[in-house]
Amino acid sequence: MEDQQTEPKKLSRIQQRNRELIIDAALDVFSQHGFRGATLDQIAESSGLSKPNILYYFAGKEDIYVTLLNQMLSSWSDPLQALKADGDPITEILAYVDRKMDMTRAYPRESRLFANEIIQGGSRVMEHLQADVKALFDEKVAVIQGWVDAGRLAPVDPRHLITSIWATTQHYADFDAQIQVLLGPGDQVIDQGTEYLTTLFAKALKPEPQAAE
Amino acid sequence: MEDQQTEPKKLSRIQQRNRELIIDAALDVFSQHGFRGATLDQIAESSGLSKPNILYYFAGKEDIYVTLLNQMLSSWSDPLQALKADGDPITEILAYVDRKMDMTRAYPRESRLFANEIIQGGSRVMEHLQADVKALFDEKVAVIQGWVDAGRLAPVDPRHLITSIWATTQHYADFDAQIQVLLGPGDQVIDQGTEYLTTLFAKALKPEPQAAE
DNA sequence: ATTATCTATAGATCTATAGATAATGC
DNA sequence: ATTATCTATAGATCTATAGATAATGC
Repeated sequence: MEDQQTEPKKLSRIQQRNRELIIDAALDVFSQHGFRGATLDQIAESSGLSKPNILYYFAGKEDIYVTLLNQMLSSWSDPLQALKADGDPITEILAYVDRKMDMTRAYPRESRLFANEIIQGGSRVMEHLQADVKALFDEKVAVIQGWVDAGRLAPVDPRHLITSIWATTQHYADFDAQIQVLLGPGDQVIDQGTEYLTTLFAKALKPEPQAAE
Repeated sequence: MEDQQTEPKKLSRIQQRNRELIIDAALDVFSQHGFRGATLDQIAESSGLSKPNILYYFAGKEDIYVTLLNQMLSSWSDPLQALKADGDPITEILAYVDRKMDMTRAYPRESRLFANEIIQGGSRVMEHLQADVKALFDEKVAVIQGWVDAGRLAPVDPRHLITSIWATTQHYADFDAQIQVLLGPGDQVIDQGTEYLTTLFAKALKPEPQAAE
C-alpha cells in the first residue's frame, strides 16, 4: 500500500523547530555564497545542529536549497500581484514601488538568494519563472498597457517599466555591500531611495496633457 | 640582490596567449558560479589547458580570480569618468546611461562577475571601492548637485540617481536569465531598454520651469 | 639552458551514510 | 516503539605540488 495522496506528514514540534533552524541558517549561507559555494558545515555551524543531524531532516544540500527557494518564491510575487487595474494608475505603480522597497528592507537575504540563483543561470527557478511568473508578468503588463492606451499614463513600455522597478528596488538589497560604501549604512538610505524612486517614476509616468487629435 | 623595482616581467608570446586563454575561461566560470563555486577543473576544461599547466601560469585559484577582477575593475568606471561638468546636464546623463548600456551589451560576463562578487560581500573589491570608486562617485555626485543647484536639472538626489542608473543598466546583464524568459532573448531587448531608460530619465530630470522667487 | 607541459598523487575539504546511543511518546 | 542525535568514516571532489619529460631559444 503506497501513499494514496502524498499527505503532508505531520511534523512534531521538534521537527518543525529544527527544520526552521536549518532553513534560516541555510538562508544566511546560501544567500551569501550561492548554492555551490555553500557547505553543509557552514549551515551546521550557523544552525547549531550537527551535520548528520541536518541530513536527518533534509535529504541533502540540494533538498535544503530547493525547499528554501520554494518557500521564498511563493511570496516573492505578492507585491506585483497586488497591483490592481481598477486603481489610479500612478498611485498603483508608486504603491507597488513602495511594496517592493518594503521587501528589500525586510528581506534582503531572500533578495540576494534569488539574485545569486538568477545570475548563476537560474536553472532551479526556470520552471517557476516560465509558468507562474511569466503569466503574472504578462497579466500586469496588459493592465499597464491598458492605462497607457487610455491616456492615463505616459506612453511607456510596460515590460521595461516593471523591469526597471525590479532592478532599482532589489539593487538596494543585492548590492548592499557597495551601497554601504558609497551611500552609507542603514535603513535611512533605503528611505531616501524610496523617496527618490517615487519622484522619479511619478514624473516619468505622468500622462502628457491630451492634445486634440 | 632583490628585485629593485618589481619590473613587469616580459612575457613570451606563449605566456601571454595562455594567460589570456586562462583569464577568458576564468571569466566564463567565475561569472557563472562565483569564486567559491568555481573549480580549477572547469577553468582547465574551458581553457583547453591541463590543470597543472594552469597552475604554472598562476599561483592558484585566488590569483586567477584577483587578476581577472583587477583587469575588469580598471575599465569599469570609464563610463562614469566620462561624465563632464561642462556639457549639457541632461545630454551628459543620457549619454552616460547609453555608455552603461553599451557595457551591458558588450560585457555581460564582466557585469555578472562583479555582481557575484558584490552580492557575496565584495571583500576582494572593498579596497578599490573605498578608495577609487568612492572618490569618483563623490566627484560626479558634486557635478550633478551643481547642475541641480543651478536649476539646470530637476531637484534630485544625485547619489540615488547614479545608483538607479547602475541598477537599471546592469540588470539587463546580471538578470539575463530572467529577462530572457519574460522579455525574450537578444540584443533587441537591450535596445528597447535603452530607449525606455532614455525617456524615463529625460522626463524625470527635466528642470521645472523657473518660478520667480 | 630555459620554458612549457604531463603524469601521478598528496592532502584538504565536502557530501553523505552506517550504525550505535539517547530522548520521547504511547 | 519511535524519534532524534552522535561518532566514525567512506567516497567523491578539489587545490596544489613533486618530479619527469618535451619543446623552444640562445
